[in-house]
Amino acid sequence: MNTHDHMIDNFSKSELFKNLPADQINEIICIGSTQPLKPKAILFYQGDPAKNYFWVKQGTLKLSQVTEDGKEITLRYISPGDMTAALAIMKQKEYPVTAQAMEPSTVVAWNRSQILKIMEKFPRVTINALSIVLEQLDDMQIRYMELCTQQVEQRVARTLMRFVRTSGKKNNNGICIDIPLSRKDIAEYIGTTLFTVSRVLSMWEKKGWLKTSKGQIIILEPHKIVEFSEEI
Amino acid sequence: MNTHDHMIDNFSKSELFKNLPADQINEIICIGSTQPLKPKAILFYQGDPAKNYFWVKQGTLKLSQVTEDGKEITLRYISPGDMTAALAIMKQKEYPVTAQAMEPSTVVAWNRSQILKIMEKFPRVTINALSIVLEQLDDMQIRYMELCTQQVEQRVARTLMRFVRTSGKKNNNGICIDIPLSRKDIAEYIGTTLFTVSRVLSMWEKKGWLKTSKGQIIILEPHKIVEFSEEI
DNA sequence: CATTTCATTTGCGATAGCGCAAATCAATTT
DNA sequence: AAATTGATTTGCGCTATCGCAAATGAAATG
Repeated sequence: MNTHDHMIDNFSKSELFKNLPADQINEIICIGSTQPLKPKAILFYQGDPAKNYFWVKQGTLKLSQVTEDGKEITLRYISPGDMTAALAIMKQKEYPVTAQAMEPSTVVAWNRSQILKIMEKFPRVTINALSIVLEQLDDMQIRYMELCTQQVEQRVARTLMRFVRTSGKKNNNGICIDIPLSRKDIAEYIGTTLFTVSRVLSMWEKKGWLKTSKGQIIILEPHKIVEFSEEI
Repeated sequence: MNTHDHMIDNFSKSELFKNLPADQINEIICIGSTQPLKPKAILFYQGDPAKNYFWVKQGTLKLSQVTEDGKEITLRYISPGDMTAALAIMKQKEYPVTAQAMEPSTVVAWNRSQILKIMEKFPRVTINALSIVLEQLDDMQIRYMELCTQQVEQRVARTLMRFVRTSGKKNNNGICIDIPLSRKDIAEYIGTTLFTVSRVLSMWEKKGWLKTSKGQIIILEPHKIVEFSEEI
């Protein structure tokens, strides 16, 4: 398997390139430009003019927003196969969020005219993009609902399980969340303070439900946390 | 102008049919089926199998979600030109929300295979749908941020201004919000209780910033409320 | 290895807003 | 008009969670 095949393989797994023949995927790949990102590197800032549309090949990016009074909140973490800044296609606007790499990552970028050409030539890509954005909207709606109705402990539990789903790796002991998540990261994701998250996590650590070391969270008793997340 | 022309005219104003020639819009119209809705009528329930994709021609629909423990929260109000249940196209899933008419409304429905055919034949429609969903996502993200960082009073203020933008009608006295909104409606939209909303609104009413009568809200001092919504 | 820097923990007081109850007001029906 | 039903207001106690400070722990740097 040469590197090119590998690339196609990587792409074809993605929702964005679903139902496309390899040669077409190849053609689309060649139009864009691949870009590596070091951990903590900023791909784009909230407020920058939105020039590119991005597809995540490797790693994880954090999309966050800063309020007028400087509070930072995290909207989403995106992983391989996911995409962002789709609105760069539609309108000549500014990026509504800041995108930062959480770990070594690779993204593919297409500019507005490139992606428009792609979408006109391969309608399937547009339909797939629509599908991805709909998933993102659905996720956002669920989190909005959770934020409205649940208290912090439940939201922390749900967040852990969410990360287990997207980046959980089975370990000898339990399930390890593959992204380094600080108390602050979690707090900004669920709209609370790092102190409150710290209290909740250290309580669960004392109960032996999880373990944190080197910024990594290892879930030892997933079902206990799931139970908690479903509590009324 | 005959009724048909009128219909086309109505459609062509919508984001969904932007950049499409009249004859193509016409063709698309003829595929779908128009459906009138009385106030309070339910278009579809959360949990129903998602069969149709809807476009709002007239009126306003409320999209809401119910939690496992029975709390109702409102995700969005949609107005003419907007669409919903786009995920009915992509996946054979259930509607994630309940859609209810707030006033006499008209929607156009296409089923999965109809809309897929339309999108394949008219790629522009898919791109436009993507654009609409991206707007919805952006809106949801902003509201998520607001819910995370602002207190109830500010969120009420922002909500009023949001409705002024989408359904505000200038009046002799001030700006009238054209949708009947109860305290409960607002509370469910911003994740608080009807009591708290009542306190805030009656306070502002005492200050003369607004007036409520027959379930209608009339904003008398918009700038006062805007000021409030921007307060840090 | 000492030092700086950053993340986490923990304690404690303050408070926004919930939850419930009861009263009032408005609209609709008989 | 009287009666019913539903929406709104208002009071009051309660609590989840914030906000800050200070201590501790861990990691990075010279």
